[in-house]
Amino acid sequence: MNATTSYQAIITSPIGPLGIVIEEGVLYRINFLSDETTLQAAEGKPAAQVAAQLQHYFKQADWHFSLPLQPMGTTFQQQVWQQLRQIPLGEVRTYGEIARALNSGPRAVGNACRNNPLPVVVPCHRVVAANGPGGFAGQTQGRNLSIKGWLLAHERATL
DNA sequence: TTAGGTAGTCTCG
DNA sequence: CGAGACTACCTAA
Repeated sequence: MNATTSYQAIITSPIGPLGIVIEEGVLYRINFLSDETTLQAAEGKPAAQVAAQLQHYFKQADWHFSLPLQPMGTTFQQQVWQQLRQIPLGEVRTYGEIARALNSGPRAVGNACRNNPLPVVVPCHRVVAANGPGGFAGQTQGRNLSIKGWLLAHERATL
C-alpha cells in the first residue's frame, strides 16, 4: 500500500516483487511493489506457506490456492470477490456479467475489483471489459495492466 | 463515437 | 445524514 505497510515477506516473482501481509497465518494483503523496494525481505515462518503456493502458481498456473484468506471489505465487495474466485482457470468474465449475477451494476463491480486486496489469489485479472482489457491494480494502462496480461497469458499457457 | 444510465463508495458540510 | 463527485462499465443511437 504505502511506506507504512509492514510486510512479513517480500517475494520475488516473474511479475516483480510482491509484498505480503500475514497475521496468525491468515493472508490479508498482497501488493505489487516497485522493483527498487525489493531489498529486505523478512521471510518468516507463516510467510513460507504463502510464498510456496505463490511460487507454485507462477511455475504452473494450474494450481488452486488453499490459504486462509481474510480480505477486508464491505459486504458487496465480499460478494464480488466471491464471484471472482468461481471463475475457472483460463476463462474470463466481463464486469457486466459479474454485475448481473449480483443484481448490481458494472461500474460497481469495477470498484470492488479495484479494491481487491489479494490480487493473483483472488483472480481479479480474469475480469475484463466488454470491449477492452479493463484495468488492474488501479490502473487502466501501464505496468499493472501488463501484469494482468501476463497473468492471463500464463494461465492460457497451462491449459 | 458519444451521451446517458447505472451502482457503490468517498468526501465534504 | 445528504448532496455531489468520483470510477478497472455498458448500451443505444
